[in-house]
This record gives sequence, structure tokens and C-alpha cells, in this order.
Amino acid sequence: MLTAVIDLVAEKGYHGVSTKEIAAAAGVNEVTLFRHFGSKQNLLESAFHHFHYAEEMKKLFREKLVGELYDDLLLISRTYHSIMYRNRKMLQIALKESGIFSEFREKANKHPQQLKGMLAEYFNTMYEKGKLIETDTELQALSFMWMNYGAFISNLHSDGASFPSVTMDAFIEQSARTFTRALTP
Amino acid sequence: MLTAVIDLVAEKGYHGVSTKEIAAAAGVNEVTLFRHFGSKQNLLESAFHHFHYAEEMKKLFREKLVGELYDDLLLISRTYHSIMYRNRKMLQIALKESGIFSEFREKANKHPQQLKGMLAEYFNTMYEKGKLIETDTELQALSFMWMNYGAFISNLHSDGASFPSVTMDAFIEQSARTFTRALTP
DNA sequence: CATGCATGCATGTACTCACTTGCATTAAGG
DNA sequence: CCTTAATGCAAGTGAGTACATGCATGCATG
Repeated sequence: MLTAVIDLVAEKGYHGVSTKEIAAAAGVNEVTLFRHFGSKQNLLESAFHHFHYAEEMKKLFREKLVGELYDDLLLISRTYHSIMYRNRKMLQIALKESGIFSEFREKANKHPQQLKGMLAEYFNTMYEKGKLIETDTELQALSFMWMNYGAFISNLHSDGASFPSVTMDAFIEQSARTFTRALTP
Repeated sequence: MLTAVIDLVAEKGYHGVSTKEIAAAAGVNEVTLFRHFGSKQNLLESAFHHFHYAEEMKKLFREKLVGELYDDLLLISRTYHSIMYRNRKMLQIALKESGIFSEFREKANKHPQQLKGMLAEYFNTMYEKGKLIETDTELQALSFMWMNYGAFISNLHSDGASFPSVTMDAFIEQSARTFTRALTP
């Protein structure tokens, strides 16, 4: 039921899908859905809270970085896209229903804010090691994040049909090279 | 009526707003809305077709660029964000209802594809002038576009409350500097 | 075997939705 | 002045919505 409501709401929107549809997609009767969750809104919120997307990134910044700009940016970018893709349905819902459930928007905002913070801090330590030019690390972190965010959103719709000639992996490598060349002293 | 339906659908989604609400917001009776457009869907499509967002960019690439990477990227970026902001309601609708009206998604996809093409071509001529390193210009164009796209989408929701410390203008200048340093021989 | 619990099914309720119809009012143009 | 067209208002249509209720069925545990 939880995966059914996530799938359907991500595709058609909260008001675009009925409880009957959700129950049918989950293979249960509509009434058991209400016996479990009480209301349609509660069902969606329950499903939304059963997911998470943050811990893996924190661990990466704590343990996996090697101090080489290109390698680290590549790893961060790859991890970012794999996490975002795994949670793409959730993010689609947060995008579509942010005007209706402000709760979703807040949760979806925390993640990039944390990532920006960790990335800026990483840039700061790299600067202290003499491996980064003097620059506004917060802005550079945001730029790198937004570049990957834009790529992700763009590939979310129509399953990559918008730019068929370009593979995501080639973009990730190229963009890591670009930022490395721009930020290396 | 056209602006009313755009505003409301952008905020609450197509199924989240009723024809009665739209008519009330437009200051007319619900029935005159049906006499003009016949159906709710036709009303939204009519409103959507009364807008455009492409010509200004084409003109910029034809006439305004000076051949200096930083100045040109800055101008492109600023123009991009002003166009996107002016049409943000339309883009929100295309984002939210892409699963329902495939027509909207197609129209919203044409614009970035054209922009990518023009930007890649600009990079090519800059390379021939010896003002750009040897690189995959298509990928670089995509990266620059996606960076600005991600920034735009991020500021679309909650009216900039997600990253209050950073102004859009500072980001634009910094990102243009970053790409200039990365791509200058 | 008996009890309890989860589920399916049919039906019902109160409401909203997109959309229609008939009629009265207004205002502009020949 | 009279016609025509656009609009408002009241009422209604049929479908679909979230959600509730009563009852029968199965299934596991005591």
C-alpha cells in the first residue's frame, strides 16, 4: 500500500488519484486502506515518513574522501545521483504537492541544505591544505549542488528522453573536471 | 480568467483547483467561463498557449555577445534567469502536470534543447578563436544550463527561503567566473 | 472447538465536481 | 427604439469523491 500510494501520487498528483485506485494498485480492498490509515492524507504522510535520504551522504563526508579534488567531487556527484534516483518518487511528490503539504517541502529542503554545508566545509579544509584557490566556498558548494540538481530534475521527466545523446555518467565526469580545473590553484 | 487559471493551477495543481474557484478569482461567474472555453481543460490549454519564452534568447545569441567568455556567460545567465522568472508560473504547471498533459512537457522541453544547442555552438566558435580549451562543448553547455536550471528550480519554491543567505546575483557572478576559469586556455 | 482478528464485499452517506439549462439584466450599435 | 450579444443568477444533472457500516469469510492461537 505504501509503495502504491507513492507511485500513483508521484505520477498523477494527490488530487489526481482516488483511494479506490490506490487500493486496487495495492491489491487490497479500499476499506482496509481506511482501517489501517484512517484517511487518505494520513496514508500519504505515513508512506512519506517511511523513507529517508541523508545518512549515506554524511558517512561519505566523514570517511570516504581522499583529499584529491577530482576524485572527491566525482564520488560526491555519483553518490548524490544514486541517492536522488533511489528516492525520485518521493522527490517528485515533494515537488508537486509542495503547495498543498508544506511539511513535504520542509523535509525536502533539509537535505540540500545539509549537503551544501558539508560541501562548503570540505572546500574550506581543502583551502587550508593549499589545494583550493581563495573563493567563496559557500557559493561554490551551491553551484556544484545546483548543477547536479538541475541535471537530476531534467532527467526525472520523460526518463531521459529530453537529451538522449548525453549519458548521465559522461556529464558527471565532465562537470567534476570542470570544477576541478576552476578551483585548483 | 487566463491569469487566474495560471496562478491557481501553478499553486494547487490542475485537480486541486475547481472551476468555481477559478471563476471567483477572475471575478466572473462560473458559467461565463464555460461559455468562453467549453471545458476546464480547454481553458488551461488556451491560457498556456498565450505565452512564449524563446525569442529573446535567440536574439541575444545573434547580436549581443562580445567574444569575452566571462561577459558573455554573465549576460546569458542573467537573461536566462529573467526569462525563467517571468514565466515561472507556466514552468511550475509544466512541472506539476507533466504526467497528465504530455503537451506541456513537450513545450517545456523545446526551450532548454534550443538553448543548449546555441550555447554549444557559441563554445565551438570560441574554440576556433583560441579562446576556449579543447573540450566536449555539448557537455559543457549542458552543465552550465543545468547549473542555472537547478538554481532556478530551487528558488521557485518557498520564494528563496531555502537559502536565505545567498543572493541570486552573487551566485550568477560566481558561477560565470567558475566556468570562465575552467574553460579559458 | 472457540475466540479474536484481519480482510473482503455490498451498500450507503454526504459532499463536491464539471458542466448544462432557462431566464432576467445590461449595454452597445444600426 | 430595437435588436443582438454578453453576462449573471438559480437550479439542476450525473458522476465521482472520501469515508462509514454491517455482515460474512478465513485463519491463527488459546
